[in-house]
Amino acid sequence: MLTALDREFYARDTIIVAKELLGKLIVREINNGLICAKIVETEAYIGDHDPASHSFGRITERNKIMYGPAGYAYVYFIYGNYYCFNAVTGNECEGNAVLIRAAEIIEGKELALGHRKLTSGSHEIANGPAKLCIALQIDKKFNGHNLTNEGELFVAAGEETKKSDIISTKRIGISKGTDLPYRFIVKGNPFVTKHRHNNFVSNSKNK
DNA sequence: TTGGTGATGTTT
DNA sequence: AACATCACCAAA
Repeated sequence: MLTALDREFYARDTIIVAKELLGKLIVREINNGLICAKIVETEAYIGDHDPASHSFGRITERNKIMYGPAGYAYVYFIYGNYYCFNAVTGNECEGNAVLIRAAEIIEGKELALGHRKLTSGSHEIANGPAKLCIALQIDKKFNGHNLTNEGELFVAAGEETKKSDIISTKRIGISKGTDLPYRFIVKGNPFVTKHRHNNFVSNSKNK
């Protein structure tokens, strides 16, 4: 039985949490089925001074979850069609979160393929934040969901990702805050979002 | 294999 | 009016 990560894991520096989420397992229980996915790509959104963050500016109906305690899901609707899944991190009232951008399906691949309306494939099931939400059936009903209980949706420890295997790049799909290297991927992993930034390799100089 | 574009509706 | 995206199609 998999155990959910506790709130202390999330209630730390957002950059550290974003890196350490690589390799962790998203566990999604749907009726009788189970999907388990290894996180391979994340992005950090840092409080109300990060111009790309939804928490930039003041507290609104949409972003208020980000200002709550760490360890809860922040799920938002985007581009009229899609959802994106974040974990709230850091200290309460700061407005930090980590966007989960891509994952490798470890278990329940057939189920995930069905959700994505695909008949085959593996790399492209969840190599993007909205694709991941479709594959795992995460929608706005999970906004504010507690990720530290073993329920329908939680995150559990997986394999450790070696610090030397973590690469940081610029974030994708935003027009502000593009200079910040707050996107983290597992080096050489084929399940990450297809993007030119994958080539601008810079080591993330971990302590 | 790459790049450009339209669909879609919530939020500000 | 902008938007933390994706699927599709055309060109090469």
